[in-house]
Amino acid sequence: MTGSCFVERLGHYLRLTDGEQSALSRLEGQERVYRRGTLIRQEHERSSELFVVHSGWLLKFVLLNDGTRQILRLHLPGELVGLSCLAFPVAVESLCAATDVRVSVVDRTAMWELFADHPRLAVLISMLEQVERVATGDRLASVARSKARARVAALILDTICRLRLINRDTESSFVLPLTQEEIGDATGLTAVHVNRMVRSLVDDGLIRRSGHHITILDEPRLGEVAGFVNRYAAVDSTWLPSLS
Amino acid sequence: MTGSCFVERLGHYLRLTDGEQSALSRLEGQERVYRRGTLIRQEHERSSELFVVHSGWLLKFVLLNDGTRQILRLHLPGELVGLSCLAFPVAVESLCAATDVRVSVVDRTAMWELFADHPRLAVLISMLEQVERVATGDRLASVARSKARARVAALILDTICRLRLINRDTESSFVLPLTQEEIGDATGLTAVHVNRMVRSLVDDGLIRRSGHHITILDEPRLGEVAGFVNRYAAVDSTWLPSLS
DNA sequence: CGTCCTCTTGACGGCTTTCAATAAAAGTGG
DNA sequence: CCACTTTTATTGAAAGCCGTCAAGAGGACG
Repeated sequence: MTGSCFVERLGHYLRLTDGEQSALSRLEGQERVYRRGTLIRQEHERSSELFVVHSGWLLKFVLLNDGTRQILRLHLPGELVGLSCLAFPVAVESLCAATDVRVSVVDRTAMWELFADHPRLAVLISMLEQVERVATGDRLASVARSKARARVAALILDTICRLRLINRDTESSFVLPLTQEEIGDATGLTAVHVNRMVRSLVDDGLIRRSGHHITILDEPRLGEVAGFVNRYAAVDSTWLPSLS
Repeated sequence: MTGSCFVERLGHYLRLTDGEQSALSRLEGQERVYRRGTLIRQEHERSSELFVVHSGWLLKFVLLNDGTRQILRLHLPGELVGLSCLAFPVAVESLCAATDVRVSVVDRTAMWELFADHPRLAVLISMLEQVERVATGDRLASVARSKARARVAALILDTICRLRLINRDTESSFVLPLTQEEIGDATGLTAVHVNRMVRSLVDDGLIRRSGHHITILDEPRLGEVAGFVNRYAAVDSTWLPSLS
């Protein structure tokens, strides 16, 4: 047991050697705890820190010049957040705690050393960044080209598919700890319209909801409504050379 | 002179050693030429190929279940396209030639060897992928949260800023070889509405246009309209260790 | 010279936002 | 544990932005 859900997550994709495991465990530094709503990092702030999410959810977002917020990504436990600091000395995205969270801090130079010493991990981390990039592209397509109802449905499906990667016994029920305004900021809608679309999904028997607890009643039909494709299931790391 | 604009581009960020230069030159395989409009790679196709763009522009896109197309990214000369094949055995994005193009093919396993032998290049390539990911996030924010006029303005500014990275003497005039339908597919608009928005930008004296030739007349104001931030100017690679 | 693609413009309709008001829930301090 | 405040959820009505439909003009290409 390493105790880090990041190492555990990488282990899903690759059988890690002892050297790789210990390098990963040295990667994570100081642990921090934030309460729901805390702004962890602000755009334009000088920073070369990455975070590993241990528990809780993070929101990654940008603010537009008219003051509106665009949530770019929900980050769940086990994820590495903030690789953009490889390219930018100044934060290009803000981070805030969607729930109470525990994270640990990773320094940029530690990432560099990991890349230098463990190329398999470098490729694996790059792979997972690609998955995130592709998912962001899917969200772009969803926001740009589909209707409000479909976007909300897509967010729900994307989220549950990712939760299933973490917790294999997630069925079709989960807690979405976002306010309707946050769902709107993620999908490019107003809170008011999110409310109407959720109601519409409930009325059509696609989902059930009580508070923030959501149950998917008809996943195939919801997927059809959303135009959703589960990219996460298609990831393949078996081509990487085995070292064990 | 290496002859590859990809190597040249990396050289802007890092003083490459001889070993790195020769590894990069071995990376690029067979060269191919495509005519404007050619579908180079289709989503769902089995593929483990990457491309380096030598001349011309590529369009990366996905098709939605209602048949509409979302253009995710324009790829300009010097760019490495298709790193998603690290994570996915099957193409997750389609590629097509926006103009006549020359590309060379890079195999996935060659990328693996590059990562294994040259960690600085691994980090540098990861950096540039981060820049693309951040730019896609900006486009998501633009499409989700700003009006049609602002989205078109943002596309124009993003494009010219990237052209300036390639060609330092680009002033405020360039050729945008996209049809209005393609601009619409990139910004989440219909061709009809793109036409109206371009006219509006012209009428307001922000740009001039004749055919596909665009001149920016008032860049600060256009940036204000678009809510545009030039991420490309903020990239910093000086923290990477020097080897030369 | 004809065909096809792209550009252009107008009118109409629908989806989403905005504005407003109330109810419900959650957080705070006594 | 309760009173109070703040945040979040909910619903209705009106306005606005953009899509859809339609028709014609201009250009590229065979």
